[in-house]
Amino acid sequence: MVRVELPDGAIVEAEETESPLDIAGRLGARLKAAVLAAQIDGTTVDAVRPFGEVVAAGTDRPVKLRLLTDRDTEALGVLRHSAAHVMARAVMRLFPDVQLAFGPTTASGFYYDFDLPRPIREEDFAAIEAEMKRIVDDAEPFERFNLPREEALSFCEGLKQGFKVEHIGGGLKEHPTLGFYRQGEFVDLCRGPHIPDAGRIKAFKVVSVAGAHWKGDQGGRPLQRLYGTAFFSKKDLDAYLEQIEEAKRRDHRVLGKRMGLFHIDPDVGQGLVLWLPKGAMIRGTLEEFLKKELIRRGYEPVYSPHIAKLSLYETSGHFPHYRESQFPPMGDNALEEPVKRHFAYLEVLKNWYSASEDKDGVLASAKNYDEAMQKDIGAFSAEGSKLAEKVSAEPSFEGKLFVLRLWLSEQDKYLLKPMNCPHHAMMYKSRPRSYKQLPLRLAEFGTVYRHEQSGELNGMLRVRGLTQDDAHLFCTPEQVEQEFRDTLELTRFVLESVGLHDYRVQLSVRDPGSDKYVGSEENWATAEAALRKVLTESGLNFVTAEGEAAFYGPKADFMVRDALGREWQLGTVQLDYNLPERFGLEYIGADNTPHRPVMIHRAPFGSMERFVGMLIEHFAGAFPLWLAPEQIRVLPLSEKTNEDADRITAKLRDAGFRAVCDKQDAKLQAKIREAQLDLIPYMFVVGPKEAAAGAVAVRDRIEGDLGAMPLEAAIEKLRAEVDARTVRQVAKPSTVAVASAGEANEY
RNA sequence: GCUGCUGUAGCUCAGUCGGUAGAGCGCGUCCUUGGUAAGGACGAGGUCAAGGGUUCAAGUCCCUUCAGCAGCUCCA
Repeated sequence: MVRVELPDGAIVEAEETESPLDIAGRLGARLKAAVLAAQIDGTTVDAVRPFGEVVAAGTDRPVKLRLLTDRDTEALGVLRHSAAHVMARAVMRLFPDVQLAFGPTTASGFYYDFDLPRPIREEDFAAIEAEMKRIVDDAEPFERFNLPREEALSFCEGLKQGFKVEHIGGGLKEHPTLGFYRQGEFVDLCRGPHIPDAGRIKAFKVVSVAGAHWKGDQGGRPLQRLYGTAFFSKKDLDAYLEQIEEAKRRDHRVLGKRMGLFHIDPDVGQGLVLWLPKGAMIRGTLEEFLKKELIRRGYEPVYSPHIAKLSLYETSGHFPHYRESQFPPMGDNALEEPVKRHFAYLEVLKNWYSASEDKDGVLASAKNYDEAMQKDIGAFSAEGSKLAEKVSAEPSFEGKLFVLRLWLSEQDKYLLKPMNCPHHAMMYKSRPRSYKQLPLRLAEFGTVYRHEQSGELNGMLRVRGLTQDDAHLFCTPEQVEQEFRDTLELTRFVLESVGLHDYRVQLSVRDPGSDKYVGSEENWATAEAALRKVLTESGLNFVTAEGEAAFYGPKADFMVRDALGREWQLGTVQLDYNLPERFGLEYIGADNTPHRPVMIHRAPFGSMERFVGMLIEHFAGAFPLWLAPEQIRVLPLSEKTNEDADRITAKLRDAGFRAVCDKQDAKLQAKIREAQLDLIPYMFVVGPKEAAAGAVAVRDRIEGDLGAMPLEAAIEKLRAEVDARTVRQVAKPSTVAVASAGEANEY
């Protein structure tokens, strides 16, 4: 007997052989039909799993039971995982020689990785879905059984499922017994849980196919990953598909092109953004806004060049560490190779000469050496022949070495800057610093270049030249807490100013077991405590991620949710104990001895490219007045009022507005339609009546015709809206985001 | 970078079996001079991503390159 406590507190008794589904049956036939899975003491299990298999023998306290139906998001994950099995079964029926890899659930559905001889194409989806429908209609149950590992191994070998065999021997080698699920002819190694039978899947769809690798390893066997999704109802599925359509309509690449915001041209380079006038206006407005705010908060704007000597980034550690994702250094001279070789050889000769008794013999060798060098360096290029001549002209080894060393020292290589911090560190270092001058806050919209893998590039969201709204705060360890607090406050202010209110913070701290971190134990402890304290005090929603800290310090990332419910990682605040060390930064403390400052990197927008890209999608292109590249379109009723409209446009520009006069030969309706489609916040119609009265007929993009008002009144109205940075409307998606599923089922 | 898919006018797309390139929107000119989401007529616009191959003949079939998309892997 097992005692089972229901959510309402009632206790019922069940046999060990009975299952949650049996309990549901006792409570009512409708409930039984609705049950998809169960939770016993918080663990999600098959609804048909007997209590005896789940509850430890001899348990006499009542176990808590929740019956999961389509009202519980946990059940959605179970449903989807079962749908993944159904899809795999369908694929195995349709394609011979399918090898199954993993088939877990994801936030919005599921996938299954297959190894099969021919590629699955989108044209195949209909057939796969039809086969899935047959399986669902048959409504066969999912039956669980366990096998001891040896039997499980031979069982999978019998099924010719090599990946499963490998997985049992690898990732699951600690498991003494292994779970399987059978559904008709289909059997899969799986820990479950599953829904009672396939008939419970009311809505599903094969979504896309893509490449993947066994165990996510680039070198691993290539697989085909078939994505699908499943929902409790057709309605939920349709809502989900509609949301995907909405996201497509909002795609910043589409809107950016249509609205003339930016352009990326293969002749310029992949991932290099051309900011067209309208996009540049949005970015410029944001930059101006932020810069003003920064100055108010004691930051000092600086500028630094786009390139610097390679050695700067060798000092900072960026070049050696991220070499693969940087543009190659400039000024690579192929002559360097032979010069270095000869330099090393000459040093040997020199040492030999000074140590040797037979000085003449060494000198004889040196003669041969000159010949060899002429062949090697002299014949290399015009530059090489000049250099070789100079080297030959030097009689002593010291002299030759000097000439080569001088040449080598002149071979400066330069790198497009991958980070702004080394430049700012050098600014810090440009003069002695006292604790009295700290914190020093250097701010720059600094463009950095990173050679991201071609497959990663994505419109403005992932680019190869990006402009960080960067700043570096150099402060004493005691000041870290206050600086972090101020930075949080600033980031908050900035996000709220563009109408982003839904965000959370991820605090990334050390993995206490790892030794990959730089900086003293004490510094880390203080820093993490300070960050956590400030975050707690701030009342912000934050989670701590252990082991996610950078090797040089803890960080706090801002995760922002947009109008479609998608989460974006934007701003970041990072503490750094490493760079001050590497650059030997110091300040003189009150005790008149040198100390090492702490550096804080922070970027509330992240990068201008990514931030503006996100904003385009968030607003669906309909920017609030203060950000709109074109704020007002002045519409003369006919050519007769063109001049009046011009005058009004000029006045609006004088008043600081971005206004354009539409003098096309078209009817008012057509001009209005065009302005509406261009998402212009306000239209000022100027006809003979308005011209005579010094007025404009204001049309609001959102509200429509507001009637005529004196130009001054209209200006005041709009100015108030700009000054308050009012966000009047965030284009809402037509549907609400559908709940995401729970944990992934990995096998 | 890897796997798969795609590339036709400024944009969105059609183009059958390999046989001289099409539409809508946009653009230009003219007519029209208008009151809150499309007035009309005419016209210009193409090395079918680039290069190579097969063929009497290639937008169409094959190969290579480039670019884009989706996913994987990466992200200071």
